[in-house]
Amino acid sequence: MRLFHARGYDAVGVAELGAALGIKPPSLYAAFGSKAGLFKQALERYFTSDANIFGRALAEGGGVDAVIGRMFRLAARLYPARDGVAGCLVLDGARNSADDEARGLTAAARAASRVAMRDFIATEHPARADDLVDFVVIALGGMSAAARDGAGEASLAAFAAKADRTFRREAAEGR
Amino acid sequence: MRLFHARGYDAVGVAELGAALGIKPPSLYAAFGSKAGLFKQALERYFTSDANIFGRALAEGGGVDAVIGRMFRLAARLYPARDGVAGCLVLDGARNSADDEARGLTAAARAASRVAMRDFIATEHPARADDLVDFVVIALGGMSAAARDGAGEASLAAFAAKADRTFRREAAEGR
DNA sequence: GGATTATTTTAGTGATCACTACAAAAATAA
DNA sequence: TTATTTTTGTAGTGATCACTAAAATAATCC
Repeated sequence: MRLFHARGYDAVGVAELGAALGIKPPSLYAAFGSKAGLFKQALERYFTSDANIFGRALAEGGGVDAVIGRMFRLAARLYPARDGVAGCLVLDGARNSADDEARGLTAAARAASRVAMRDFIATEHPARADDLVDFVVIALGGMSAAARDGAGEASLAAFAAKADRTFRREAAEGR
Repeated sequence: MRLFHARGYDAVGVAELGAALGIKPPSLYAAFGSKAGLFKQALERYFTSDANIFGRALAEGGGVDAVIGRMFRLAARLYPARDGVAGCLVLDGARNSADDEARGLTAAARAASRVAMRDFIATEHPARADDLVDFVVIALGGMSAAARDGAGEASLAAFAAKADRTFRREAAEGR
């Protein structure tokens, strides 16, 4: 999972993935069916891990403003490079991949995340949920990309604070 | 150039690039030296084209607020997918590439753009130029990524408007 | 027009890609 | 303990990758 996250789907070959798991290609195929199957499992593990910032922010409770703000702060803390891994696997793991299946898997994961966030925002802002979730999704995408380009926690935290303020203002205007 | 932009550096091979230019590989190598050399030229042409949103926004004059706002609006208009091409070549063209040289070329282009924007912002906000340009860069990164994921002009324009408002507020606070 | 130079193409190169047939090893059942 | 099933590894497969040596073609010079 870390290899896919660090370098993207296409840049990591099956031989290297097998070596990281301590198995040879046939065993990898026996276990996962294909490279994309392994990627799918990596995405599922990512979703259930501490990297799921929306899930974590939601678990601590609070209103929409609190949860979204917490999520931005979590992104600022978790996205900067650590051991060569930066950003978000779902948002950028299959960026520019030549493999339709891999791109489809991340597209589906992104769509599911967007729906979950939109539905949560709609609990307080039904009329503006689409507009607000778009803002959140695009802002997080920018943070993931920036982290992968080398941005540090300080600059991501400054952006998160601005995004948080903006979200609160935009949400309050729809009341 | 459009192939690199549409699919990313690694997803387009030399044979396909040659076919698009109407030449065979040796001629391509004679002309550009390497695949990365061709990519370098594509980046240079992109920079001098209408896709240079900072250059275009700057050419119309005005203060920092006006230029940055105009740039966000240009991004919202130019980034959505058209003929399979979306987002920004400099920001996302070599994302996840296994080729160090290609990634280095886009990193250098991004750094140069950032410096240019920072210096421009510093003409009115010297104390906050770094903070403000970080916001701009991350926001544009999010817009490019969103466009490549299929976002349309309406949602990018809505984000651009919010980013514009945010930039103006944050800039005004540092006065 | 012939000789020379420049450009382009044909036909590859060695490496890597995702994946697999078959053999070997390990685990399980009788 | 032997037979059967499952798991893993060896040794590939055909395709694609970026790139190139040598041949062919086109352009230029005298």
